[in-house]
Amino acid sequence: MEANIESKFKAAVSVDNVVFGFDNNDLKVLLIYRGAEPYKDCWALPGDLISLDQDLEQSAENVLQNLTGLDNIYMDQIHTFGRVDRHPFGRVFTVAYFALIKIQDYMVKPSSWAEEAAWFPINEVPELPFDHMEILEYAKDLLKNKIRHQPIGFELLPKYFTLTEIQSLYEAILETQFDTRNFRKKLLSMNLIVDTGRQQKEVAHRPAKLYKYITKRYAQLQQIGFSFDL
Amino acid sequence: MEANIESKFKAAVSVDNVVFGFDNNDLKVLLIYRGAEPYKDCWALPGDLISLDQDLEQSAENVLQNLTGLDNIYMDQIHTFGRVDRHPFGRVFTVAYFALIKIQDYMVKPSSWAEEAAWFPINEVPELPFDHMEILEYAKDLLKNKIRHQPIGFELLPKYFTLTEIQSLYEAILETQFDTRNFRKKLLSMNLIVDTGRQQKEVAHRPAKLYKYITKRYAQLQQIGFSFDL
DNA sequence: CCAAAAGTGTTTAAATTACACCCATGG
DNA sequence: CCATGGGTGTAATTTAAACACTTTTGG
Repeated sequence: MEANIESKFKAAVSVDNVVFGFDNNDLKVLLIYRGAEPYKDCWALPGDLISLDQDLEQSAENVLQNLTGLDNIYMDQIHTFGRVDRHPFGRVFTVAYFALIKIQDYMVKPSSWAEEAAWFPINEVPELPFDHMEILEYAKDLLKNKIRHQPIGFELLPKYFTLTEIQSLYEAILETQFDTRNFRKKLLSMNLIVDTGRQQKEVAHRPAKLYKYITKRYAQLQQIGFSFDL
Repeated sequence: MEANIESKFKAAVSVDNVVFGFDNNDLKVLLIYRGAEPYKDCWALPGDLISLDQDLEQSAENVLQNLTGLDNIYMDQIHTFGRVDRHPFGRVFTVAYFALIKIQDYMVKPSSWAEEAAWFPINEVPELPFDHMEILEYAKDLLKNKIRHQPIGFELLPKYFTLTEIQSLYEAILETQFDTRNFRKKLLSMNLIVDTGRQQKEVAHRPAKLYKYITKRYAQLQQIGFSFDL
């Protein structure tokens, strides 16, 4: 046990990010094309070994920023994966994070050893190296659960959105259908979103009203015992 | 980045377990008295550095088994903590787990460098070293959430239990009160527990019926879309 | 017969479900 | 004027909440 404490300080830790976006009625995930070993020339989750002189949370943000240019993003720790043989270079534990972004608002720019960065529809993800597929599955499950109990869906939509958009987002993620009238009734009754008075433009049908999410409201409601549920 | 890959393989990883039990209407947590540096002679969560030749999940079980004698326990990963300065010996990431046990069924035996192991009521926990207090708070929150959405409360009760016992367990953890009739109605309507025909004995009042939890039933119900909620 | 906890049913209010038609715009 | 998606209300059912007294046992 105590005998060889040095032997225990030989692990590395990495961060792997599962970044979700929503576009054209599809849930998408951000992958990078690896330009470095191991698994050079593969699509993979944006992840990297972290340096040991900064806090874990900070590292998670840095890794993402460094590989994709994304900064100041909603991120949440998911789970830590630690199979002995998961990395060919040695013992590497990886802490997985998930992030939600408004695809339209960010230009993703690959940098460092990420040669490309691209959005893949969640059902058209190529084979992934390491245990990245397992991580992705874990993240999808978490997203499904989380989106029903916390108002995080709005992180995936543009600032102004229609009720139809948010409904199809929920339908895409949860893989179900909702009744339009009941869905709207319930969502609006929570008072988390408001009609901005704006409308869609240049659509070949009746233009939809544009709503926005009121961030502050959720915190207020939570304090009086409200719990989000869809 | 790539320059100094060796410098990244100098971290250690530990596991810290938050083991909950329920006894005498109190939620309790298992602590050990540390007989080794750092923080020798302190009460702390049962945790230890892990050796790098086994999988993470396996290590979690081993650490607990090794320090407390507990084996074959319901365990779940909670979160990974990685502040730079959280451990005086170097960069140590800790993966926290939580476990639920039937206090009555296990004799906790301190071993290895754990000099003692004892149950503390959740509101009478002494000062804890490292970031163990933060971990404990995190675990408590998770327990509160989880117990409402998954039938894990039964892990804390003896095999045969009364309806009053399970109600007070829920009340202790969630820090609320439930109406007896409504609580029973709802719980029984889920068909997850059954009357065993047995009764309490030698109590100075009307003896309560003893129920047991049907493990299989939950899996069956989940498949037809049932979701536990209390 | 007293104390202590177990056990049980009904009424009211709230939330959820099911369901079908008219509206506004661009082409 | 046609095609396309946007927008709305009501009735029926289910679920949750409120609430008080009787039963069984040991001492």
